Amino acid sequence: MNSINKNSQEFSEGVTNWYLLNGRESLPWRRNVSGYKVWISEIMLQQTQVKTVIPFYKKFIKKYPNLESISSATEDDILALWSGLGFYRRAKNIYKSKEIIKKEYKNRFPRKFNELMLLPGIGRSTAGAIMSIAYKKSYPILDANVKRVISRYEKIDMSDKDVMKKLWMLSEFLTPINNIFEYTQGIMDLGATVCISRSPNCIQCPLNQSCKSAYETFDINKKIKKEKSKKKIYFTLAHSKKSFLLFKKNDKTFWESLWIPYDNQNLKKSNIFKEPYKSEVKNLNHALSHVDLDITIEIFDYKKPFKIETNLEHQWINKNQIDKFGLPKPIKSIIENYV
DNA sequence: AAAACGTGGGT
DNA sequence: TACCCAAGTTT
Repeated sequence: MNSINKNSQEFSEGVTNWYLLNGRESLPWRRNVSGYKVWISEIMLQQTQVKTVIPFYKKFIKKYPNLESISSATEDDILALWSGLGFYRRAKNIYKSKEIIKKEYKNRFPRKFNELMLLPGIGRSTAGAIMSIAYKKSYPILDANVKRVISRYEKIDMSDKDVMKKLWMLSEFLTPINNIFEYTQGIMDLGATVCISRSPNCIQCPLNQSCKSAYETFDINKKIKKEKSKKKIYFTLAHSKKSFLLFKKNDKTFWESLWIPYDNQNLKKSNIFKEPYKSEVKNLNHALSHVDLDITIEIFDYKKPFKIETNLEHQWINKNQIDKFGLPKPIKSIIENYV
């Protein structure tokens, strides 16, 4: 049994002072901070690396710099800006949340932790980040960076059943009352640049005197992972010189509410397509988090759009309007060859 | 409460 | 190449 370091003050001051000298001040969401902008950035950053998020965040904020500007956006508008970022439920939750904020908070972004927690897509860590970064209130967070830093600092057994509970208690204990803005950003920056996953740079770490794992080497976590399932999908992409025929995906398995080509998955004979004047077939693999997709896509060229007999939601989308729609990455990549 | 949910960075 | 894993939340 190892005892917890006595003072959390040494920890938080170490983090805060380090941040003042080494913090990543240039990150786009650290300029002109607002509750709204911290919210958008925190949602984008869930399970997604900073480097990946930056261009998406900039594009998003350029179009929707504040709550007022996003208040009349449709779900499709928001999904379009999310296209290629992944975990699309996050975009759908942003849509739902801003509708709630409009109706229940007179379109003023919530300032209270409990109010934030009620919004879809905001859990304890994201609510804590908004409270501490946007409003400078002392709330703990527990993202991947904080987990790594504090679990090493106190040498927590990560295979323990209720690590999460332990880690939250520890994060709460270590989170200071003062300088909460600097501390919260600092501990994330420290985790992202010094206390990194593979080979931490302990020599540069402000906590290397009291850290219980200082100068240790870390094995990669070998988790028992179950076999990833494979799935074959067959698409038919119809297009004319000026437009693509796309369908709105309706099932929850993946890419819900995004626009995709006609799904021929069961190889059902459909007679909704006329004979194209030209066609080709492409094949590609695409890995999702839980399924490996084997995609076969037939591409039908037509002289002009034609009427489709189906109940499925669909649209002939003008090629110069394609960026107004949310498309999954591999579909977007294919389509770009025919624009 | 384990599994679902996307995509790309880094080794 | 293959594999881990990333500013997590929801069901």
